[in-house]
Amino acid sequence: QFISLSNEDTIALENVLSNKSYKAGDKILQEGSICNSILFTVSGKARSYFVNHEGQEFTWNFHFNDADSKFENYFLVDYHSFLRQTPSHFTIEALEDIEAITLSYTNIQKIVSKSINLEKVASIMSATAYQNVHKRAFTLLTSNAKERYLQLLKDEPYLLNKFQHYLIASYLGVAPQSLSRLRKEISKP
Amino acid sequence: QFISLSNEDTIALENVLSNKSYKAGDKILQEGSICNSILFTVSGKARSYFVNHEGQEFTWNFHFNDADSKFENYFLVDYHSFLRQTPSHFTIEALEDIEAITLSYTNIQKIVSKSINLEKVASIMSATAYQNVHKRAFTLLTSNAKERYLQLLKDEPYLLNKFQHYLIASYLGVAPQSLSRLRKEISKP
DNA sequence: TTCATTTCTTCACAAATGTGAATGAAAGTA
DNA sequence: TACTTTCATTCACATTTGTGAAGAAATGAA
Repeated sequence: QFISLSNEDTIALENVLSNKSYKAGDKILQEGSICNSILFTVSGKARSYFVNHEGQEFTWNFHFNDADSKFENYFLVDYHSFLRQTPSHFTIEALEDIEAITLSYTNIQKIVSKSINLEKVASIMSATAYQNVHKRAFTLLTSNAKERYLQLLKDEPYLLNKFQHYLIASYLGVAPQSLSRLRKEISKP
Repeated sequence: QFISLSNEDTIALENVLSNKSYKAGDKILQEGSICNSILFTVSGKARSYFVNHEGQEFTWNFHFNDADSKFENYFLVDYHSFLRQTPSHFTIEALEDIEAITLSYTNIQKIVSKSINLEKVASIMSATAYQNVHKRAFTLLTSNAKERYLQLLKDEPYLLNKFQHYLIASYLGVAPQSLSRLRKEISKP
């Protein structure tokens, strides 16, 4: 989608893709372990999250594949962990049964060595990862709960219909009750 | 410091370094413009910040070079903007007169093409940038103002002596009065 | 369907944080 | 030095957000 591949590249790529499925509740990636494949979601929903020292969970992102979803959200991967083969910063958990297409690190390495084109993918992944995390930090630093909720309402309102609100709350960094209050306040102005 | 260079590399590197100085108040990098050099701070203090839609400034990081400073803080650069030659996400401003050593993007390109070793630098820079921004997002999402202040007190307490408190406050994402209150509360338990 | 469980909302109250004003300290300038 | 400006602190009060409990609504299981 981002780059154009030669026929040769396309064939090389197709040869190393495979299918993988997960049951609801499965951990697709564990915080602290190395992310050794990129998974492209075909169906089902997932979320990534991390845990603070008190054991509280904070949703980092949502992952699914449908008409609403942004392209980035198709992927089940910690780009940073994948690209550098370092321990992951978050856990990815299946919220429903999931069908996905997988591309392993070792296989992508093989392809990249044969075809310079695919290196662009790594570059794009790295930039995407950075931009996501930067946007998150910027938003959290510069705006309060109501502003963050309004931004979500503007940028990705469909999340509210697809994911449980206590997960959305932990994504926004507020208590579920606070999200409820904000929703009430904003629906009746 | 991170990587070992051959003699040849070292010479190549030295040939493209030059000195640059700034006056207090100078903008070293402007948000929206492309960061085309890495500056290594020799003396003086600076801060990077961004501005929200209301014109409020938020300190992203502090930059200086002394016994306290972390290695990362020596550099005056938006790694992401530099590496990808894309518009910068923040502004860097000299808080004092600054002496720095500069390495331009074009020059680093020339060196890299001759010596594969230097590519590691880019990789390390990219990882550093990601980790910084990730840590920032994590902290902002998972902890409140007091916890963030305590963490600063633990990780980089020297900042409080070196930089004005209203800048520290904007770094922590709180009002200056709130920082004052936290300091009072925590100094007398 | 009915029952049990989970999630969402609401409320009252507590705690945290923001805000504007006032004061004094510190730093800069003439 | 004296004067001006900027900054840090404090206070009172407003606003925002968190918390625990309760009930309503939704979901899942039998």
